[in-house]
Amino acid sequence: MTQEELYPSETSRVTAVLLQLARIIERRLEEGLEKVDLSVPKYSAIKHLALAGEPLAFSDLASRMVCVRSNITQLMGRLEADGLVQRVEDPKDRRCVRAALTPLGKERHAAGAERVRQVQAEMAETLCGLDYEALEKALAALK
Amino acid sequence: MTQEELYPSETSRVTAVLLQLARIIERRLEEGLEKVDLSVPKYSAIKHLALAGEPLAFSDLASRMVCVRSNITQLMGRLEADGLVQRVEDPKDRRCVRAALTPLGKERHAAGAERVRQVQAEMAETLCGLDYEALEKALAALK
DNA sequence: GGCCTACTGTTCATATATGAATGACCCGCC
DNA sequence: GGCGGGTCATTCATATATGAACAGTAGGCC
Repeated sequence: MTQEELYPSETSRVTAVLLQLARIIERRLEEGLEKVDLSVPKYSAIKHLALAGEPLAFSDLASRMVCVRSNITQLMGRLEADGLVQRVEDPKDRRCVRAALTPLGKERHAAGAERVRQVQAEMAETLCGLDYEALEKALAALK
Repeated sequence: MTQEELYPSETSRVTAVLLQLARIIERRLEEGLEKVDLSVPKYSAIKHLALAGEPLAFSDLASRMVCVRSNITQLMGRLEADGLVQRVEDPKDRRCVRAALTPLGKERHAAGAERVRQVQAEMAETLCGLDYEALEKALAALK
């Protein structure tokens, strides 16, 4: 998405505000994670691996991250280059490649999680002014 | 950004809902514009050109689209290949390249604008349930 | 046992985004 | 009149995303 105001229409300035708000939140998260040398996609991947507590098949990871498999192939290449993740063969299914967190990967995940917490804490005061129920209702209606 | 739930923290489920909401809105817009062979960035660019009513320097367009100049160089290449935009030299400043809408580009912009209107109309009922003032306040606070 | 279908990860082409480096150019100041 | 600093678009490397095409493998069914 582009970052500017796309929709000047009277009835849907809400749309514009929502998009801008999301963009700013993403930016904050990016900035926070940048401090521990993580991008949002990288953090997301190692977060899923940490939560799962075991190596995950790329396909599985793609489902959890709601993206396409070829995306994971690339991302894993970068994470492996960073030393955060290691490819592991699956003896039971030789089509499968699993992603395993390295010790460094686990550390980095913890560091990233801490940063995310900080960013959220910084925004909490502002965002708690919003009507969570209404937002969730809108989300459900559009989904 | 990745598409899944990144932030399970209690206090900031709001964050997650906002990001998901924005993602869905973006998706709707993409789908609408796809029907007239436009992506969101392409539509954004020709929208700015149409609004300006005159050819714009790439640098100017980059400012308006809140992105980097090299991005515009690429985007303009694609838009030129689509026949929607034409590069125009600026006799007064020979560093400058201006982007001019072709007649096809103007048509396409109108078609895209109509699609955006439709998408917004479809979402209007749902989104009008949100507190616009509160959202804007939050936006201002975070910006 | 062999076939067909379905699934795996990879590769490729493409679109979008950033930022650094480059060469061309403008302008104010001396 | 030229020089230096700032601005212009482009190019390159990189990161992220998609989807089509591919080869290898699993597994059910005859």
